[in-house]
This record gives sequence, C-alpha cells and structure tokens, in this order.
Amino acid sequence: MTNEGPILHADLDAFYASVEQRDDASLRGRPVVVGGGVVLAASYEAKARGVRTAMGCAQALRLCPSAVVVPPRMSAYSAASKAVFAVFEDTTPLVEGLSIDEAFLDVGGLARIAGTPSRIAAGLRRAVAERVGLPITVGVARTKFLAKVASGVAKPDGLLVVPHDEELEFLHPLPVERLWGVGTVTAGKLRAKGIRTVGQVAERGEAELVALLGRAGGRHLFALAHNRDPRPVVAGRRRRSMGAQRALGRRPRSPTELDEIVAALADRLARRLRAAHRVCRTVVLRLRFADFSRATRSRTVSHPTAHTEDILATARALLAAAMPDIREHGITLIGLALSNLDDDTPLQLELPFDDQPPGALDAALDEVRDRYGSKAVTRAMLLGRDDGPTVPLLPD
DNA sequence: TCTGGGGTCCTAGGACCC
DNA sequence: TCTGGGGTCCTAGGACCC
Repeated sequence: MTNEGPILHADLDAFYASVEQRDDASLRGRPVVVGGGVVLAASYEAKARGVRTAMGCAQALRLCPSAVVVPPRMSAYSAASKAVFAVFEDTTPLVEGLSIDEAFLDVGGLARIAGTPSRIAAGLRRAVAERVGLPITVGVARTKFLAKVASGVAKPDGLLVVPHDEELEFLHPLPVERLWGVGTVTAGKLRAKGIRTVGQVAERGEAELVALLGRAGGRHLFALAHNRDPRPVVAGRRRRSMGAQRALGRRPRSPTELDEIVAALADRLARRLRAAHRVCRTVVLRLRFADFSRATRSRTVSHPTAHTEDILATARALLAAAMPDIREHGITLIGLALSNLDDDTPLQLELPFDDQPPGALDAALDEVRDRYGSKAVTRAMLLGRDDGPTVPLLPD
C-alpha cells in the first residue's frame, strides 16, 4: 500500500486485436478489426489507416477495405488478461488493475532483488511475450500519472523510462490531450483560453484552472501539470458498481419488449453479483434517447440484496416512472447498474461485555466506523450477560 | 462518422440529523 | 421561537477512461 516508487504502467497493445492475431496466424501483419456493429479494437495495421475504437464497422471498412473484421471472443480476452495479471503478480505484489488490459505496478521495494526499474520493465515485457504471446507497452516514472503518460507516448510495443531529473522536460511539451482526465470537453475549454500544451497549463494559476474546470478538475490538472501526484498504487481495489446495457437501434419498442430487456439485464446482473459474493443497495436505470441525450433514474433500498426478484422489482419501478420520457423521446439504449456494493456476509464482531469501562462499547464502534466506514455499523447488538436479553442498539 | 459495453469520479441540490 | 454550522445520504447529471 505504500508508494515507494518507481511505478510501472503496463498496457497491452490493441488488446482484443492482438489476441486474435496471436490465435490465428493468418491475421498476423494484416489489419484486424474486432467488433460487431462498432469497432471494439483495431490492430496497429488498421489504426495506421485511420480506424479508431468506437467507430462504426462500415466506416472502418471504407477507410481500410482490406481489414478483416472478427467477432469478439470475450472469454478468450478474459483468459489472456488473467494470464498477463499473473505475470504482473509475479513481478510485484503491489499491482493495481485499471481495466482488463492495464495496471500500475509499484516496484519500489524490488531494487536489490530485481535490479533497476528499466530492467524490471524489460523483463516484464519479455515475460508477457513469452508466457502469453502478447505485445505490451510499459511506462516507468516516479508517479502513477507520469507512468501512464509515458506508456501512452511509448506505444506500441515500447518501453519508456522518465528519469527523475527529466520529468518536466518530458511533460511540458506534450499536448494537453495526453493528460489523464482531459477529454474533448476539457481540451476545448483549455484551447479557448489559448492553452494547448501541458507547459502552458503549468504557467496558469490554480485559481484560474478551478474557475475554468471546477474545484476538483482544476486542482487535479494544476497538480498534474506540475507533476505532483501523490496517489499510491493500491492493490486489491474492489469494484464499486456493476452494470449491463443493451443498445436498441432506432426501431420503436413496445412496453412489453422493454420489460423483457430489463428482466434479462436484471437477471444477468444478479447472477454476476452473486458469483462475486456481493450485494447491492442501489439500482440505476440508464436510458439513451433517439437524440442521443441520456438520463438516469436510481433508487436505493434499505436492505442490501442479490436476489433477482428484488433487483427486477426496483428496475421495473424505475422503468415505469421513466415511461413518459421514453414515449416522448424514443429510446435507443437501456441499461441497468448496481451500486452501493457490499460483501454478502456482513462483518460480525463480538465485544465481551464484562469488565468494560464506561464508554468502551462506543469507542469500539467508533473504531469499527473509522476502519470500515460508517456503513459497517448498520446493526449493532448489545449482548447481555449470561442469558440476558438481546437489545438492538439501532432499529432494524 | 451517428456512436458498444463496461467502468470511475465529481458536482450540486435537497432531506435529514445533531 | 428563531437561529447557525456541520455532516451524511440520496438523486441526477456529466466528463472521462478503456
């Protein structure tokens, strides 16, 4: 949990497309597009022709007529991801996964065992190539943020180490879009102020950036432009929400069809929730309308659940409430997300009542609250001496 | 160029409590 | 009776990431 730096950011190249090229020799060296209606991943041969993620497959074929379009094989990508993460874990226990194909690794404590960070990174790339057969790019720097920028610059199949004394020289000439967290909207706002490079961000005051981008966004960007990023690599992060969605096209849908889709989504999510031994308290209905505007409707219940029927009942209530909007605007996507996740077995603590000084119970509960969050103390029971009555401290 | 499926984090207002 | 300040939770929306 400590950040001793240096930090590696390891990022598989064109992940889904690389798995397809690995598993089918006839695809190697050719432009490959993984997707159905939309491009989920493009090989570097296809990227060179202008094909991009999230582009329609029809447009991808116009840009690159020789591209081979293959349907996604999610289970193969999931297996490949597990194998790559096993290599990460063999490198250091301090691995923070960011997505299916990238992770931060804190290799600060490994200098005496495994050599310099660049040696560790080179060994990691070699191990992924030998054991999994996939190309991976690694960025190395003192902070998470800079390591991620470095891997982005080094792609594909590259390795880039940013030395301590060259951080700002590396960072400041880069366009603001390279910064993690700067997308089209933020880049547009910055451009309107004449800010195009990270160095130009660094020349502005924090207050100006906060006024432009909001409190958190402005502070964040200000810190990053000066290469300040104290965030540690955190191993074992747990997911905070779980979702599933379905695009519907533009054809009108009957209420019965919508109900069937919501039921299928609720069933799929509830199964995933139970498989992960989690429960949820909040159900979110996501809608996208014909004009591409979006809306969410959510409801939080008092009792955590992983039962399909509970989740579906809440989802149905949300759908019913959203029907006027759906009728008015037309619906093109429907999704469900579950949040406020928790473990399915609650934490149980037994505090011996005998010989406790006054206030000991309150102090113990405070400690639980500090360590596990206020939600951990949802139901505290005061157990009496001998066979005395059980007194609920908080209403059920 | 009309756009998939899975996530994270931030903001802002209102309710409610002490 | 009126008042303040602080905290948490819920809901909805938005930006961003892969």
